[in-house]
Amino acid sequence: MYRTVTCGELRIADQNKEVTLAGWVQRIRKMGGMSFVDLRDRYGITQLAFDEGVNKEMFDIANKLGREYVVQATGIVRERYSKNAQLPTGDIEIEVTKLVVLNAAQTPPFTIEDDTDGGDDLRMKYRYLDLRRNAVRKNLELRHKMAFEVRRYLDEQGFLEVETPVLVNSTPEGARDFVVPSRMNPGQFYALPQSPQILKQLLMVSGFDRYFQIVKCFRDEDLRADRQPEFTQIDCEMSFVEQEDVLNMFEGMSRHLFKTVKGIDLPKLPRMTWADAMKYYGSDKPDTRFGMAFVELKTTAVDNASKDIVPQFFPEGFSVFDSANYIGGICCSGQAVLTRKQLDELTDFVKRPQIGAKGLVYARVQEDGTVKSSVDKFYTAEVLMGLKEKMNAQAGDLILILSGDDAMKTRKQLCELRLEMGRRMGLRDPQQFSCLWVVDFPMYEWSDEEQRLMAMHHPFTSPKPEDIPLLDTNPAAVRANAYDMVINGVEVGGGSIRIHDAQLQQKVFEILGFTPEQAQTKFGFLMNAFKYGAPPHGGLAYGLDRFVSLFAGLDSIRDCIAFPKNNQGRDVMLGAPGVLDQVQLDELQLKTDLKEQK
RNA sequence: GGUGCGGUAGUUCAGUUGGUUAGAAUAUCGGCCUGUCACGCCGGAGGUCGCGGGUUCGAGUCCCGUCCGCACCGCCA
Repeated sequence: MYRTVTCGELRIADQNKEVTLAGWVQRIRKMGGMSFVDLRDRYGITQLAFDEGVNKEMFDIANKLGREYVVQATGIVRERYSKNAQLPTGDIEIEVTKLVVLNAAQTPPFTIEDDTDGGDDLRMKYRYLDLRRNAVRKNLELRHKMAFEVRRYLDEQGFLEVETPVLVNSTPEGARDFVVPSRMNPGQFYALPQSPQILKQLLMVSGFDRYFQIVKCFRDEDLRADRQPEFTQIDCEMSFVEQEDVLNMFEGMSRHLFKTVKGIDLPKLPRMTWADAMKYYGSDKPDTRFGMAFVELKTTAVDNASKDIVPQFFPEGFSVFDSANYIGGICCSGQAVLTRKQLDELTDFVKRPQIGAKGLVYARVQEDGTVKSSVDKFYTAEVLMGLKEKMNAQAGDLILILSGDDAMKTRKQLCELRLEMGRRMGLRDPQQFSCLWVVDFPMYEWSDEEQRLMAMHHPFTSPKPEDIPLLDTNPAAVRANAYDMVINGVEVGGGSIRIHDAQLQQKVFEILGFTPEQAQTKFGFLMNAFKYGAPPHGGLAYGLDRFVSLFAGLDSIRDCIAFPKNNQGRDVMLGAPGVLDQVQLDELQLKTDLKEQK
């Protein structure tokens, strides 16, 4: 046995006990005739004390230790002469009688401390050292706790965890697949699942009326701070449920997680229609930690987000507004103090290519209640006072207005501006949580690239019963029984009630542009299954990585993943992906002559 | 595929209009120090300035190309 106690558990009550600890040398402090060694494991730090006058032999061994040496120390627990209130073990130290170096260590390339001096790149290359740091280890402990509580809750609710295969088939629609060549079937490929969607629906047909799985999913698309090519879903499906049942069940799961993991009593989740989310926040995942909802000053056309035309608030005069199809504004409380320079910065911000606004109109409500704006020369003081009223602005507030030809695009630009202002105003506190359901998503969205309708959620989503007649007349207006859970502007989960009727499913495939033959080839097994008694069913999937990173207050999901990939999809520690030996290529009958490709 | 920012000591960074021997902090090594816990003090060592080319009397600095990292757009049912 290498140890009798961990480095985090000894207290003053343990004094005079003989103990053995093992761990890594965090730091050594040499005072001359004495030395102190901080011994670290994942439970904490315990100080080892060495006194030349008490034990010269131990003292000499200790002075040769280096950072991150793995050592085993046996000794007596003593009360400290000078205590350290910062450490749980700060009242005691070990008077070491036996010290064994289990393994020496090279000096690590960065310091193993909470505030490391290592950059992201280096930390990823030496991730096994990075994971020794408290900050990263705590994220993985949090992840474990959340996954554990998910299993506890779902188990209590009668859910069965069923494993589904990872080597499956490529599916049209959705993300690009990762593929795996089949050695025994030359020229043929497996695909890794983007989600176990179809398999869990088949489990419903099989009668497993409450299924879940904490499962890796794979999408071969470009990475982001919140997107990895392999990520973990909490994948769930239920039979004999309506949307309301699913929402209640998983609102309960979220409440359970907030309570058990964060100690927070989550209030009843508000629900917002997708149309309202777009209309008031320009996003299907609004950050509702703060207000600043859009006020529409003009919409010339009806779309999925605006069912009514809003006449232009401004009189004729400013050509940019006169010709716009959409004008919308936000009111930023107390922000009239922004300088001209800061407003120019904001203008540059919205004009960045990623956002693409043409310009930014602002109006300050001054302390005397009058309005000073960048469009003063186009409008009378009365118009601007009316704007103040329309925007519900008070003295000291700043009104920001964007306009454009395309209402949806302009709303998205205004969304970016709102989030940026929220950030600057300190309204996006990672320790505050605002959680809601976004419901009534459209079934389809138009793809300019493919010149056809695409499923907004996925092709197995059922339309709202009252909108089914629209499938024939105006499919773009059909709403789906689909819903997302949004926390602090992050889509943590989403799902839908599925189609369980083969004929309706066939019709949806048709609208998506599949011929009956294509539908039969790709999804025939599903539609066949539906002929053998498919129950009404639906479910949802959470992104575990995103959920954990929200709870951890992280901007990126990478630090709650043990071994994440970088922007290029590489694991810089493993050096993956890598090239294959010719022998392997030959076995797979893959012709990949890189020289030829170049 | 695109946009922006970055790449200088083991590490994190600074480096002025292009000008002599490229600095700081930290880590590391040596010395001193018996109550430290971000110990302290003294001293030393440590640099293909990402890579290639160009402009120039002279390039870390300017230009072109390229590679790498991060953030974002496209993409992500």
